[in-house]
Amino acid sequence: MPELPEVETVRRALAKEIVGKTIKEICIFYPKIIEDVEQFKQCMLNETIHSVDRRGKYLLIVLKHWTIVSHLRMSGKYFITDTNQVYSKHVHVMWTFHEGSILQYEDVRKFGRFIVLSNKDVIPYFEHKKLGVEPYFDTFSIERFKKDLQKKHQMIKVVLLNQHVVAGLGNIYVDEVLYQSRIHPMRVASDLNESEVEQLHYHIISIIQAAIQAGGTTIRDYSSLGEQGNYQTKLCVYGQTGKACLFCGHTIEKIIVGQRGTHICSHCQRMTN
DNA sequence: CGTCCCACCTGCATGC
DNA sequence: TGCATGCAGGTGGGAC
Repeated sequence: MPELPEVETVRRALAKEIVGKTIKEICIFYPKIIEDVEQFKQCMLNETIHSVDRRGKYLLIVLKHWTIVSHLRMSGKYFITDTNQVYSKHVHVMWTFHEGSILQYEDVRKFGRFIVLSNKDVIPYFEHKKLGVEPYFDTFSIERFKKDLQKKHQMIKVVLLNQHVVAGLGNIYVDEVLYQSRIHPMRVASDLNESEVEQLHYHIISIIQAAIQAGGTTIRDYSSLGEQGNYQTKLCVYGQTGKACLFCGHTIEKIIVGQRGTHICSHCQRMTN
């Protein structure tokens, strides 16, 4: 699933379902995805969900004293059910609330992770990770972005996938942003000119915003909590290999950049001018 | 610090 | 059908 728009969509749905509820029981079927299983159980039992927040692609389930950091990685999903029947054979964690409903965490590939932090350690945790700013107008400064990119002698796609400069972009939205900005993913970040950086900045903010409004992108997917997104119908380049470029009609190609499948129009996105 | 490569897992599409 | 291969919306670690 999850880049920022999908995680944000899950966050909103999860918040509606679980905020104010109190945890009665926790069943863990696959402990490896949890950093400290004992602490995870103890800190949640009989505690009330205060809020569900998000930082980049991380979900934050906030209790009175503790925060559960949940990263969905490639295939993590949440479901709400009204019985304690497991939703699928890939459900690894299940929470029962005193109020009745059940929260289930499913993760086919088992890449997702849970970490418990005391509330005061949440901000330092992300600082230590060097997690970049949220890609919103009021948090993502163009001046700062220009300075950060000048320091990066890496391919721009690699810089945007790495969460240090700006948080939340993944393979889909990076391809979409670079395409709309007419920038080749293998261009070196520090070589981009001022107007190219401005294009990038604008498209990062607007594509992320549009995708959140659409409820995220749903590909090869069942409906995870909150995830009936329809941004997949708005994708212009990701997954469009062999189709015509919307701008010039040239065929969309798939290449490898930084070990990731990458979709481009090689006519609109040039390495050289 | 940047760049590769690999690891973590399972399921699905493709090709023989 | 069976089997091998490659691919998938992510991150973190080790080696050079």
